[in-house]
Amino acid sequence: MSVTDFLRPEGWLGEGGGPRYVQLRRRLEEGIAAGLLPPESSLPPEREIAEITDLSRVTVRRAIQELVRDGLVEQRQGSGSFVRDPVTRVEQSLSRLTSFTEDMASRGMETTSRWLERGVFLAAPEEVAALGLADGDQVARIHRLREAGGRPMALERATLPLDILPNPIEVVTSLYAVLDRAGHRPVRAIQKISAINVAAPEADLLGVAEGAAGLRIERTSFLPSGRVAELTRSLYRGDAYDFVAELRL
Amino acid sequence: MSVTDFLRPEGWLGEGGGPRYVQLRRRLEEGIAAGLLPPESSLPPEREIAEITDLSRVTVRRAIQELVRDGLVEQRQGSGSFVRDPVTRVEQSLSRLTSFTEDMASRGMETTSRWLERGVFLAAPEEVAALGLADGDQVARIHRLREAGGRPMALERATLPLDILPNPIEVVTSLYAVLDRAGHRPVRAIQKISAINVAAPEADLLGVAEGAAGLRIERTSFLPSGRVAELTRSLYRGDAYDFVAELRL
DNA sequence: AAGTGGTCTAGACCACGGC
DNA sequence: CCGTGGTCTAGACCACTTG
Repeated sequence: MSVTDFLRPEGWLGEGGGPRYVQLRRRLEEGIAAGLLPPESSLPPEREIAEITDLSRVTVRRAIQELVRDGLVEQRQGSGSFVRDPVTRVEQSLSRLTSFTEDMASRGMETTSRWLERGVFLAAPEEVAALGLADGDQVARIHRLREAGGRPMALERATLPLDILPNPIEVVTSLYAVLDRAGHRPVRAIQKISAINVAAPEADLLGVAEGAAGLRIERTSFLPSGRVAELTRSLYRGDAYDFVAELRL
Repeated sequence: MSVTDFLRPEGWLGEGGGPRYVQLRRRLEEGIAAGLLPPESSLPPEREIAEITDLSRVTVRRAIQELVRDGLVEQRQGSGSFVRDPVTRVEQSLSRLTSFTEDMASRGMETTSRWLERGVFLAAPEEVAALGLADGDQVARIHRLREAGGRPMALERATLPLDILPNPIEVVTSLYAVLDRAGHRPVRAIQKISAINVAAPEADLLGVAEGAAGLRIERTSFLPSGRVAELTRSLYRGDAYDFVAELRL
């Protein structure tokens, strides 16, 4: 059955099913789930869906928007709307302090970084407090988009005292590897995890829709001496990550 | 300055600032942040905002929708749009296995449950596998909306083998208290945490907008013997929860 | 140049809440 | 009853991608 036939309104678009944009979204979801619209395939143009279903384009757009927000469909201006290949989810431990690079390597995935900021900066007040510095101190800051297997996975922004990471440019892939070599590898960390809707600029970098769910993680890590070594704020793609924790009484 | 004056387009609505719905959203956010639109106060009606700003109502709605999705504004049909009181966030440990009820009690918050399902049911295939049961076995199932301080916080759906919780109706507040009395309190659990956009029916129960970010948690907990005691799937409000984990090398 | 998604408008009617 | 948000339409123009 062709996609066009599948979308003809007879049989599924009616009174009882709630708003029409919800019914259309459901119909499209069914088509994707059934394999009629396989990954990478394109949806009919919005105007064409509107004509087939006898809905207005605004209503069609609203239905598709929800699919985009939920990560099932990707829209490219000037090009079309496409069914997304479902991302293979990655699990990350919340009990063991691991490095992103090493973690991915153990899964056989290559990691790359797209640098957004890497250098020495004046510490922000928040950083002064968290790292136990003095006002006016400088810090090393590393801000990057982390990719694994060619896919953007997370935004990461780490700040460290300058004596722990004197030369941030040295960090090419693994921050923890550099710290290790300098004898400054953290041994303990506290992480705070929350869920947020990803804002436009971050969504762009991560390759997800604005408003998609993401995991915001704030990590403070410590040296054996108890001193704070690192303050990192990350934003992980919600569709790509599961965090796993082990709890005890 | 009145809200009406604040929204007059002169001075903030222009060419360079991107789409107009983005500019309007920004303007409204500023008004909320500045205290001009305090919590609980109502926004002007959509039609009025449209008139003041000289935008169409569709554009105004789009701007407000984004505020709703991000939890800053709440809309009540027939009534109006209101600035939300920011929720005080609650932190929950990811290292210690605690009970929701006891956890909240230690913060001085009363908890209540709205029951969605509580009784004995035929185990679903997924439950059979996770709990180590046989096909056709029955399970105790507890599905509820958990509230703390009068606010909905999380949806929780727990499944247990019948010999561990023979009489689910006994559970009035704390499941773990009941298990404790029966000598079946779990001592260890594995949790998988992910971020999702909350779908319509769940959003309704949790009092958040459809598409708002939520934390989905799947917990499998174990008795001292190593046997699986409980399989729980929860959905926490992203705007109300921070999970805190401690990591070690 | 043609086709696609992105933004925007003016106007209509419905559903719900409160007076 | 009236005012509110919720849904929907037909049509326009812009921005971008692709052949």
